[in-house]
Amino acid sequence: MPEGPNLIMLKEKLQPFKGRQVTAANGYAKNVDPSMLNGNTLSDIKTWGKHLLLVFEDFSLRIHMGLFGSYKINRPVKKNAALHLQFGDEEINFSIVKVQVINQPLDEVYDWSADIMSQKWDADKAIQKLKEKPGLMICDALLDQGIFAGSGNIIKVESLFRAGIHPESLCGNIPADKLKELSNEVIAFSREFLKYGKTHHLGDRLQAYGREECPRNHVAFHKRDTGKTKRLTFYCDICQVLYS
DNA sequence: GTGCATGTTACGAG
DNA sequence: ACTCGTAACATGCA
Repeated sequence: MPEGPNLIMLKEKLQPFKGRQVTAANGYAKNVDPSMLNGNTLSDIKTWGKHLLLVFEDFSLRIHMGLFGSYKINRPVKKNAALHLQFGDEEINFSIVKVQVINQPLDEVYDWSADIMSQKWDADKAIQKLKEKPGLMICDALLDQGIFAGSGNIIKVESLFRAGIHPESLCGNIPADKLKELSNEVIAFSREFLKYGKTHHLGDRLQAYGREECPRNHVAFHKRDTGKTKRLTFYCDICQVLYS
């Protein structure tokens, strides 16, 4: 369930739990003793990229869903959850997630301006980071959570297609205005992802990811693992310019 | 039943 | 020390 927009959806679904007290907690997750949560009030819910942040008075919990992670709200789980949180008569269950306790103020831990879903997103800073890594392939940069926190493989594929940039282009060789265009597409598509994802119509909006042919010229998409990250990339080598 | 996936990290080998 | 390949993760889906 993993890209930035999915985390915003999750945050919205968890709003009813805000201000409520944990009445029971358990789970097999490492790095946390769930019993420490007992009696604590969930004061806020934040996200940074793909991190879900449950804020309690004296600490926060970072929850990362990874690729296989899932959650259930007030619905039965098949097996013991990695983290089960009971709030009176309501409950949240997370499966296959990584949990970490954060004892510092979140503002000291997170640079909100790197989060593509944040109001504080700063495109110029991201572009500066790209320029500082001239040898990095842009397909890898779009998965780098330090640069585009919250971007995943779908956002990568779609924003590269929309900006007309070949995934194996090197950051240092892409013109500044194309980098700006790419950054704009990342943000625009992420908003679209959020809007249509809520109603399960994201698939209708995908122009490249999972498609067989380019919607512009009907040539078959290339479909290969690219970059150091070796993640599946759909691209059209007519529409998408290689800056190598 | 099989295979694949919106992610990340840990580990061993070289 | 660094970088690469691989596995792993108590899932969900087509």
